[in-house]
Amino acid sequence: MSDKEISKRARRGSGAMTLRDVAKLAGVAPISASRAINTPDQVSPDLLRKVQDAVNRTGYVPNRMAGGLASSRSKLIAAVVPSTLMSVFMGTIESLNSTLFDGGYQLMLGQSAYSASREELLLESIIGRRPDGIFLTGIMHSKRGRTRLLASGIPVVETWDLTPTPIDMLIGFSHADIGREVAYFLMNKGRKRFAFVTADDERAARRVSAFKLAVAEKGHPEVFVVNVGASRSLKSGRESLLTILRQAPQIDAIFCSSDLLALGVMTEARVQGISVPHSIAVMGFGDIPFVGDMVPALSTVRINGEKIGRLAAQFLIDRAEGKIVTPREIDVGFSIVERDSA
Amino acid sequence: MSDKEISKRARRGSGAMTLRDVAKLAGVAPISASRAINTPDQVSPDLLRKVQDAVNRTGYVPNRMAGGLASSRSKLIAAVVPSTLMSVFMGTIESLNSTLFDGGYQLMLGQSAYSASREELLLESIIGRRPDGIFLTGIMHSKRGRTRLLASGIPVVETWDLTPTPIDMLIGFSHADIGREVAYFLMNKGRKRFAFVTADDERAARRVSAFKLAVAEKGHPEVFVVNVGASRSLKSGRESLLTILRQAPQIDAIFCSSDLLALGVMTEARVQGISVPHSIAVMGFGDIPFVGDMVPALSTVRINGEKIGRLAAQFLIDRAEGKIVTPREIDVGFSIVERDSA
DNA sequence: TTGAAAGCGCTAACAA
DNA sequence: TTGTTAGCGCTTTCAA
Repeated sequence: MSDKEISKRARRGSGAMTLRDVAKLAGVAPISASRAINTPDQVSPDLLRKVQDAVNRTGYVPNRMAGGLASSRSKLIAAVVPSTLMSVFMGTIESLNSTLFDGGYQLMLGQSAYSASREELLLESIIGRRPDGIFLTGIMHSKRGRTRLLASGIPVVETWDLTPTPIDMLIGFSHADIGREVAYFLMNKGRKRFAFVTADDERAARRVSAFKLAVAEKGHPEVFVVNVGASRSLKSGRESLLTILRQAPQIDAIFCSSDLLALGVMTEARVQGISVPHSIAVMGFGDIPFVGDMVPALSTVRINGEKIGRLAAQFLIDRAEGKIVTPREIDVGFSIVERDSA
Repeated sequence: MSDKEISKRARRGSGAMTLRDVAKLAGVAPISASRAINTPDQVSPDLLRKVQDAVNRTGYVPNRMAGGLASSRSKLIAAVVPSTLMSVFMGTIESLNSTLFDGGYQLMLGQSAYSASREELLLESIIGRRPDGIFLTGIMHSKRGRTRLLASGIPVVETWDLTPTPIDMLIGFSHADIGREVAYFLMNKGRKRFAFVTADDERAARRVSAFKLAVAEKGHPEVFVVNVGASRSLKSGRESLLTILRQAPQIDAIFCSSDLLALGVMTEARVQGISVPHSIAVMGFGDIPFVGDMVPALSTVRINGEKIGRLAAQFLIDRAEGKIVTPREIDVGFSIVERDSA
């Protein structure tokens, strides 16, 4: 052991290679090694070679915590989803993560659907990491949450919805428009007596309201609403159809708040010998990958979730790099996918 | 502006509140504020109150990058999944994330399924964050990858599989056992002519091998294998049944490498007027939440993915806290769920 | 129980 | 183009 080492007090760190080690080995200053690694076209070929050499020989991997601390740029983006089990959002997370990764960013994932108290903690733990951006599934409604996010100064993008008062950036679509357009779509097919099967979900509730309104405006009977609570399962869809048959047997079209519920309705219809779409038309929401290949193929509402993820990543990266993002609000719209079930 | 501020050079930092600000406001030393926040039972009630007060008044959120750098403990766990779209794994990620969060850890999520070159980069970017642990979906087969992980010294847990040579910790089950047991199960039902519909997947391939072997040992005809490549869609399942009917019409049982493929097979069977399970028995793999409520209800292999996630989180946390983890390998097994389709 | 000093490993700012 | 210096915001170590 050299006396330089001995004269120092015991090292605290993790024992991993540091930039200093690399620099020493290359015979250059640490900052030069840093530049060779991070901005290679700002150094001479000679220096670059020496440093690359030292990196290869040591297996050095830069410590991004230290880099982030020094530069105030963490290269981390946080995303909040209600739950990773809700597959509608996973296409968005997939493209978000993928776009971020190509831009040199990493994704931290938080789940909010457990409880309001945990959402509060989640936000705190996210802000504590000083991410360069925050992706939110949905709109942040809680006043405290909005205040905290605003106070943190971290760029935020809210998604999967529209609001006149976004915290910062916004990429979504109008749930009210969907409710209305689906109502028109079904009424144009000659349907007159409607049911709506919905999970407890604030965005779905807005689709319901607009759907009811459009139906009422045309003078049709009131929409029969079945609320399945928190359960978004296929089974709830099956049970809902039974409820409908029992309490409102004259229904001729059912709009569901998710594809899975719609699949449940169709499954039970088959069991009960009810023809879809002849006797009852069924519409889903989400267009999860396989519903178009079922029999009958499910008619549904498609959201371009992949696009939401990609655009959100781009927004966040641009902001992190100090660019001015414009526009700051994008309506990605939706499309009604007409297949066999309606 | 006070002259204290003027005398300093321009601040570099992010401008957010720091521990120093809080300490100054509370009239204590920074380290005391730190202790009040992190280990409140090591300080006097008086100090605690003063600091809590200052925190509330400033909205201070500790900077975990700085904390992590100083303590060499990031409180970050990285997880690698092939893709967030593969819903079998999402239950595991859900419970992993949830357990980690309750332990004060955060999850970074990386997707590996894009390309080998990206997997290399992914690993590098993960190690650069100095996570306290790494969760891997599957076994790390690449020699380079294993070496890097080992060299990093970061605790690793490999999952969803077994291997005699894990990098570190291991939580999984035997794919060969599944192939064999499902073969026995179907043969016990009197089935004799088998097909296997499989996606390109190294773990599925091991189920196929064991399945073939068990069938051959009983003297039944060779298993007819349909490989659908990278496509795990329901549609591929439908096409596979058509292939089977064309090329091996005498088949009376089909084991699929995923529930979605099995659903496709069942869908096409219905279209073709083939009775399941009477003419053909169908088995899936994964037991994704809704397949038990379809008609016919899908018989399948269930993996307790939630348990894998929970145990993995516990392993990783224990190791991060310096505890000795024992055992370091867990076989969570599997169960054959007998429903209507087989 | 509290505090002073010294870093963790890196980069911004400035200088040569 | 390269280097020196001084932190980033926190925690460890050591001392009172």
